[in-house]
Amino acid sequence: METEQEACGLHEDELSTWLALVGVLIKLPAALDEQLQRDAGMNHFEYLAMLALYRNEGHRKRMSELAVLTNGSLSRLSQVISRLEKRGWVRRTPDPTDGRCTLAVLTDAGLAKLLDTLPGNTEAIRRLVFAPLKKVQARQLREISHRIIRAIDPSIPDRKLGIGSDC
Amino acid sequence: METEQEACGLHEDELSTWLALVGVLIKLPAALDEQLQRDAGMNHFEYLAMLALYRNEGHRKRMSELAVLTNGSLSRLSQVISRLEKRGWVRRTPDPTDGRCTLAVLTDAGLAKLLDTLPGNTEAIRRLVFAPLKKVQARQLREISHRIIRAIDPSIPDRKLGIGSDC
DNA sequence: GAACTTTGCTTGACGATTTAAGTGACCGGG
DNA sequence: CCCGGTCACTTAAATCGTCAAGCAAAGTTC
Repeated sequence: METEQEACGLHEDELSTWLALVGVLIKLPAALDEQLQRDAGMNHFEYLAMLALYRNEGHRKRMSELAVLTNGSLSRLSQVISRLEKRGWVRRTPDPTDGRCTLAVLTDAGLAKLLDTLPGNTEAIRRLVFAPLKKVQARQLREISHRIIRAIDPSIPDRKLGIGSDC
Repeated sequence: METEQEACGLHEDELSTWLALVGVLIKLPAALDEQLQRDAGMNHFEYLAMLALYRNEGHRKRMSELAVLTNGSLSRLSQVISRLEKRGWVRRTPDPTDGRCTLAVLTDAGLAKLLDTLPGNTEAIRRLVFAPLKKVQARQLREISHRIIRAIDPSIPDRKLGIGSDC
């Protein structure tokens, strides 16, 4: 007999795992975006871009490098930086060493805003991800995430995952 | 001394776990959307909506219930169903038992399209999620996902996670 | 050093999503 | 009944993201 699970092409245990993961993929970004939007008037991508600038010497970074760090397209980043510029949190400046490149720089106001926003976001991450997990589960989650990311993009070495890579 | 990690407000091991998870949250939906867009000309939300219809008796479901199953807003679903209607894969019909409600129904063409699309999507999920994980890691992932989802929305009982709940 | 290619970024048109307002259908008390 | 309130859904406007040109600086070839 064909079970419901087979109707999806996944076995029973795979299916329930997959549905749970889909829930996380949809709800966790939404929850974090909502927290940032409510408390700081920015979305998660804008926050990640500012955080990545903050974590670089001179609080600046080339657009193209910043796009990689934030997992976004260059065109998306360009428009986001324009938005952040309008709010006075970031400014653009030409790269003195290569006229083609543009550097995004965190302003003083942007730094203040980021430092103001950080604790709330950190608290949300702790509350939604780490608090409900046992220590060992957090370690398992890291290993699992690494494996999935490598399956999606085998070219990424372990150490080059995200904003932390430059630190 | 203040480490880079503390600058983010997360401890070193939390930070690397978080960055890896962010990578999955961004890249996995993008990879699945890309596969569905390329092979079937639809996005993941449209696919989930059709799959949820398929997995119900009569291949039909009220809009509001379908919205919950697909983790989406009612307005989003309404527009997605309109798109699917234009392609002839779904049709709307009034609920005979309550004039306020609308039932979305999978058409024969929609059923055929879904059955045509299923194997490719299943293969992608297997390749990107289950193949790189050991069996025990897949079980860990399910438990971890459940815990995170409950932290986000404590009102959801374990058995009510996603499309599978009705089967 | 002129012509071509490549690189880095920006822009505009388009599609998708959210938000808020609007439209009927039901429901419950007078 | 019928009138306010709620419910299910739709629609319009604004926002956000992607894709495809476009442009200017840097590099490459002859």
